[in-house]
Amino acid sequence: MPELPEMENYKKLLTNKIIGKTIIDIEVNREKSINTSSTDFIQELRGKQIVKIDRRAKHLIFRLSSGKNLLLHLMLGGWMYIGNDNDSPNRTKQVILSFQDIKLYFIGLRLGYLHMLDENDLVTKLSDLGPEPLDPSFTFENFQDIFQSRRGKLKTTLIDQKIISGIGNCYSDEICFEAKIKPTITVNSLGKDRLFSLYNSIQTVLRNAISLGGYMEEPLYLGDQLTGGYNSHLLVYDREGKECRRCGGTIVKIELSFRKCFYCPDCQKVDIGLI
DNA sequence: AGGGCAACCCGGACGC
DNA sequence: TGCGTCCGGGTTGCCC
Repeated sequence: MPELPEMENYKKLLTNKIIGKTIIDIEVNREKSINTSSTDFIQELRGKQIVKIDRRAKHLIFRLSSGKNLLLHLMLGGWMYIGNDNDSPNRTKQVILSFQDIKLYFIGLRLGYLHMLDENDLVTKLSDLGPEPLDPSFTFENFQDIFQSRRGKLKTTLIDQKIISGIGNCYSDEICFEAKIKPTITVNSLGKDRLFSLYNSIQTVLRNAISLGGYMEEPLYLGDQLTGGYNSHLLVYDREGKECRRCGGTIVKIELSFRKCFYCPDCQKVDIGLI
């Protein structure tokens, strides 16, 4: 599922493709994906330009020349494609934005959405999100303060969007592996050294994933060689029964807070942290 | 505060 | 090929 690195990748690639371009046509094939009537939605978009794309947590924000914003959350299984009707994937497209020379397709929006919001509503909508883990203002001291005041399990805490935003089921496992900490540990049992290791692992894993295009394999456009490049670099996620690339042990899958959780029992032994 | 749990949603995978 | 069934999973909100 798209998490921070995937959305950051989309932001970068889409920025190169569509910034400054005018939306000339809009197709809404699923009313539930949007927050107004199709008629209003189309009217608000037609003739407007996309002047900037921002990312906040797992959301993308398309800034429109009208001053309004399109807020995208892909949720489960949502993805995008940019191209034309000849090369686009043979899938149901919930929303299509057409520019002069290219179309942006929104695919797999089930619980995902594309909402038209003014600045106030946008700020309100995003106000409960925790800090951006890659923002320079998110220091180790911030991280330490947040985690030391918590009592939940490590993985559960990492994916809680109110605590830190942007990390989901895949990268939480990869981060725990990188830090060599078992995801089931309660966070307030982690000492300063392990918290520091965790903080660094968050940075390392997310930055690396971004630079390699994230782990979702569907290309954004014809000839896109970047998107999905991190998939082959995953060390634990979806690797149940496979060999640990660090120690040769076997990756296991457990259920943790109703979620799949993958880790290496040999590398990630710490479940009563004292260090 | 944190855990449990249900609801949301439907394309696509799978079975026959 | 075709039809029916079921699953996945981030987020929200409510309860304890």
